[in-house]
Amino acid sequence: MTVLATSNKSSTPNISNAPNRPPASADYLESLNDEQRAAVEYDGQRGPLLVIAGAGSGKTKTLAHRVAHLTVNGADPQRILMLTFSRRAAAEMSRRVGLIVQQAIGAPATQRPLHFPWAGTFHGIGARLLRDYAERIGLAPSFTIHDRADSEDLLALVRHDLKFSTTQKRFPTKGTCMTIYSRTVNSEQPLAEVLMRTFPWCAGWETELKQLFARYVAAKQAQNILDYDDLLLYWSQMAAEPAFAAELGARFDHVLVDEYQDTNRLQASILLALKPDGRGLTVVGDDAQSIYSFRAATVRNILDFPIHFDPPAQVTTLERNYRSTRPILDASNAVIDLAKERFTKNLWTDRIGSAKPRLVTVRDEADQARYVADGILEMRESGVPLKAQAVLFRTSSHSAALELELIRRNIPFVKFGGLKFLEAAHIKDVLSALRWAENPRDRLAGFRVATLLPGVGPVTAGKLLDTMESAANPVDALIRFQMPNAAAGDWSAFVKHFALLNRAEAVWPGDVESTVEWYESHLTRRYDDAAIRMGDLLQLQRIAATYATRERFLTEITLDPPEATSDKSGVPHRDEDYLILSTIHSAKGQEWRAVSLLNVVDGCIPSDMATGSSAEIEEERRLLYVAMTRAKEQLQLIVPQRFYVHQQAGFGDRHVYASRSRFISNTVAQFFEPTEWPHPDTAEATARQGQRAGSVDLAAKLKTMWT
DNA sequence: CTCTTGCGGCTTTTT
DNA sequence: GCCGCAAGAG
Repeated sequence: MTVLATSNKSSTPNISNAPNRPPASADYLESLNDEQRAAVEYDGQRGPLLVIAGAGSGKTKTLAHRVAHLTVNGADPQRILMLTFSRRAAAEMSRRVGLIVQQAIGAPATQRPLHFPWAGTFHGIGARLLRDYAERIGLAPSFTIHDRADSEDLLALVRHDLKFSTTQKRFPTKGTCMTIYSRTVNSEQPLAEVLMRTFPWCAGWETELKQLFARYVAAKQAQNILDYDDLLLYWSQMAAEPAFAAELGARFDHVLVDEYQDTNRLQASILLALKPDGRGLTVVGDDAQSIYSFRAATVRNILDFPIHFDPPAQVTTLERNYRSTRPILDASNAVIDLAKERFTKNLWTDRIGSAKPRLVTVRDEADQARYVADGILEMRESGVPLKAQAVLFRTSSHSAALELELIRRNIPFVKFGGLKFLEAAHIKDVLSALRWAENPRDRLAGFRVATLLPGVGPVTAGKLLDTMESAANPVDALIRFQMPNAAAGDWSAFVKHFALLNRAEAVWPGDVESTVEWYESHLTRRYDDAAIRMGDLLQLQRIAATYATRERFLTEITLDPPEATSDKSGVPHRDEDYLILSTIHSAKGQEWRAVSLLNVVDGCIPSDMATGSSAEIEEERRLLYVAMTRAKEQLQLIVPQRFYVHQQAGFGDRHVYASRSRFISNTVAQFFEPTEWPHPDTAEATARQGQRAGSVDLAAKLKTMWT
């Protein structure tokens, strides 16, 4: 491996006392193994680099060291683009790079840490670039960003205008339409193909959908709105324009992408447009952990990456796992071994450990909750803090019973994934008011705010928005608008507030405070639980205070909504100890000493929503693999024998008898310690056993009725 | 026109 | 067990 000279453009390093070449003893590289070191030191000018990094193989460490290494060798942090999956991952990466660089150059810990301004998600970086270039690509720089729910609502309006909402045969719902639209954009495939492959039951609506999407795009443009997909789409289109391609590409000397297995075609196009020959491009990922195909991610991106370039990308594989004990890794490998198609080899570790992971059978979800809560407390007694423990599940609602149990026992927890803070109606109301002030052409925001006022319904709101749309100055038009008398009082209060939000120099975060103040009377009028909701609004104010401007706040909050919810108990203080509950998707990239996985039964993993195609089932298998490989020391999979389902096709709510997930075959089960809870020899359990035997008898008896 | 009440339909994962 | 939409009253 050659020791490289990095950026040939060698702009001035941004760190005050960075040397121009590596320090004589590159101590900071010594903690790396050979493969990691090869990845860190690879000379990006020779061509692109692909790092296949198995779970727990030090992927983040390697990436961070690579960035640090580039920096120490003179690369300018302002010219390094780091694309990670979530903003949280980006922050973690920056933090670690800073530490490594500091160590490498022997800077005092007091020195201000390095800042990498271009670290973030594809969507977040896209939003920033588009704002920069807005005027040159025909966008107003004050564009607002719609989240998924907003996009669906706008699509529904368009759908209604086109009278598709009242067709004879049922037209796909707004959610389905949005999903189809999004997949078409993100997969860069023609609509017909997407329909045929993924939504065959909607194939008959192709013409109407085309019409719908055309109108949707026009509506977004008229209202100065971008949706999530636009952030990538506009970026990609801009980068494909010869006039911009060179300029954009030259803006960054190095482009590094984490979790590459979860990117889609559109994102791959962006990378290719930025770095057509792949020089300076590094992507890291693990095909065995690809779990976002519902967002049009394709594992082909990572598999075909090398051959996109000439010469092909350098491939380095990290197979040594530093996270989990041997028995946990063996069980995880056994699960992924049964996958249809695989490209990475099995991970290995020398972290010995004697305890096999447990496969725990419990009666039902209530027992599952009790069992898990017991175990968590026991674990804490033995010195494992709550924060080092996590409970994972496939679907957000799977943790409901456990949450109740935790509250009952006063065990603090924070939940990741599932319902978002931002989806609550009162939060959306306040945000809409702010967003409307930011972008008065945003009809959706305006509609929401206007109909909030008593006496203003859809018709009046529509008239107001029409008037504003045709006016040269929409804000003036709003102020002059004649409301029906019934709404006059509330309207003039709002107009006063709206004028305040639109005064020349914005007051931030004062604008949120005054908006909440304005909103308060509506809150108490509309909701019985206004006090609780007010708490959320105060929380929103605290979040808002951490952003410099209204525009930054609105952008960031839609692109990176606060993901943790702990609504019932209030957000635990940061230093407090609390348990982590998380969907498997949100657990990506994290690790804990002890992990419990709930509902390891067919119908949950794999989810019965995802048993249509073998590709879907394979993804569910990888999901289980991702969940299991989060554990460092202790892992248990819980199998309730009975669980509650909500509204399964036609039958209403009911209990069903579940069977162990199909991914835990008998062969795989041998890697686990089978456990029963409650333990069969306790008196209580005996009683329960008796009950269960009774039901089995009855079933047998019923069967004999027909023989 | 707006507000209220009742029914029907639906629910994975997330930027 | 809940949310969004449709129809009827004020």
